[in-house]
Amino acid sequence: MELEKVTKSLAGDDKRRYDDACGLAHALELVGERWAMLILRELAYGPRRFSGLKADLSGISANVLTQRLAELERRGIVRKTRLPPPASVQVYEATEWGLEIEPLIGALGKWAARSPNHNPTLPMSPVSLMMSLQTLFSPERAAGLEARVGFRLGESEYVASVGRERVDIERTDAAGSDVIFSGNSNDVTGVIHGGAPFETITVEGDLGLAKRFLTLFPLPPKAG
Amino acid sequence: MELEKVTKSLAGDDKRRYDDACGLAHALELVGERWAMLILRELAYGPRRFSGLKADLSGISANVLTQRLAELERRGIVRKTRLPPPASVQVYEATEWGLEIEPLIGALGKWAARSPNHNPTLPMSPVSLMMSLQTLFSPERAAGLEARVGFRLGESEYVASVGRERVDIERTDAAGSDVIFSGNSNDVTGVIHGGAPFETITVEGDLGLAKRFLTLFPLPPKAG
DNA sequence: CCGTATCCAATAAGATACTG
DNA sequence: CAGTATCTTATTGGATACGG
Repeated sequence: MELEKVTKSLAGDDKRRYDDACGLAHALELVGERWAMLILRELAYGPRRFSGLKADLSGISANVLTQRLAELERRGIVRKTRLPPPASVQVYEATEWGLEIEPLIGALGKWAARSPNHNPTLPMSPVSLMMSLQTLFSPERAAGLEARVGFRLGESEYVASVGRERVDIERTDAAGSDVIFSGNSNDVTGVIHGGAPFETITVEGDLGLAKRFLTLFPLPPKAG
Repeated sequence: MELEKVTKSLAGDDKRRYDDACGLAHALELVGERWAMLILRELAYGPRRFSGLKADLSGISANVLTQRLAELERRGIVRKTRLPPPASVQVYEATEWGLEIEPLIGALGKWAARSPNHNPTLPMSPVSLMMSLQTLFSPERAAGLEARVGFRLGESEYVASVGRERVDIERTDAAGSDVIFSGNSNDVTGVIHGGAPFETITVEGDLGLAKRFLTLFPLPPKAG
């Protein structure tokens, strides 16, 4: 049984292979399985705990998450580490190489947002929202603006630093930002991308900046 | 039975969905199935026939190819058309929107080529080879060079135009290029990326240029 | 909290043969 | 050439229950 399982797992890696030297084919062997890229997305801004991943990947089951993390680790894309004391909890983080796929993931998301079938009203994880700020950012619309915009999304806090040509995201205390959006990530997404009124969430600080901020992330034009 | 099939196909689209507004999740619903991105890769430089796709996607079976093409068509990524007379054969081509995923596909391939497990000795389709020229191109190494390099790879011919900052690929008659590489795509790949000697294929034209050309596509450094 | 172990159902993929 | 039709296999994913 032990042996059989090993054989099966090897088969899983071998038989389902694309026999193709093309880098893309290899990419799909590395991160092409269901959930794999979404897990990597969740690791974009730093290490995450198992339960956090499970919570933000709506619909994944524990065993699938375990399996994907193990595969990604075996392939050198994810690393299992322990946070320094006093936290000392076990976390997963992307390796340096693994981190390099994040811009591509973001670009894929931007591409797909042009689909006529894209439904932006579905739930959105905090990381998805932060990533959307980076991929949809319009430098032209932000001309001359520099600001720190904070987010309190459930357990996690982020700061988006708007600069001349890009937005940098840090997972860190939002206090001290020029303006802070607070609420669950779905509601905040509604305000940022869906045009929902501020009253649906909490907005503290420079409200003028908040209003301007919302204009910086135009949705790409629909295809077709 | 008819009805059952419809129900099943809807289930395939619905149940396997990621419930996630994130663009990436939608991208994976659009092109995340096995073979889908590889099919799009094959459409990068123009329309292709069913049999050509099947031949270059080593290992795909006819029914899977049929199904993928139908899905991609339904999603607005691929279009089924007929070549103008006198050819008048039926072909598949990427839509304008579908074409925009090509650079992302190329970047994914380049990322994956850094994997310690990447095996560059496997077979490589003509399109893969052409795409690798674009993704691995080093503008620094090509400083001052402008040239047209032709390829005759089995049935298909391509011309790579090396410019200041990029390589453009066209699927067109190779005649008139400054140098022409001919052979099956695996052998030519061996020469271009594997350091195999010219004798394994046919090289006609400016041999000095051919030698220089080989230096323009450094493999990215391995991760880990 | 962080998983592992087991089981079941759905389905996708592959092989093969066949048709307009 | 361009696919369908059919059948078999095995992988995947999801649910549940359990252990450190």
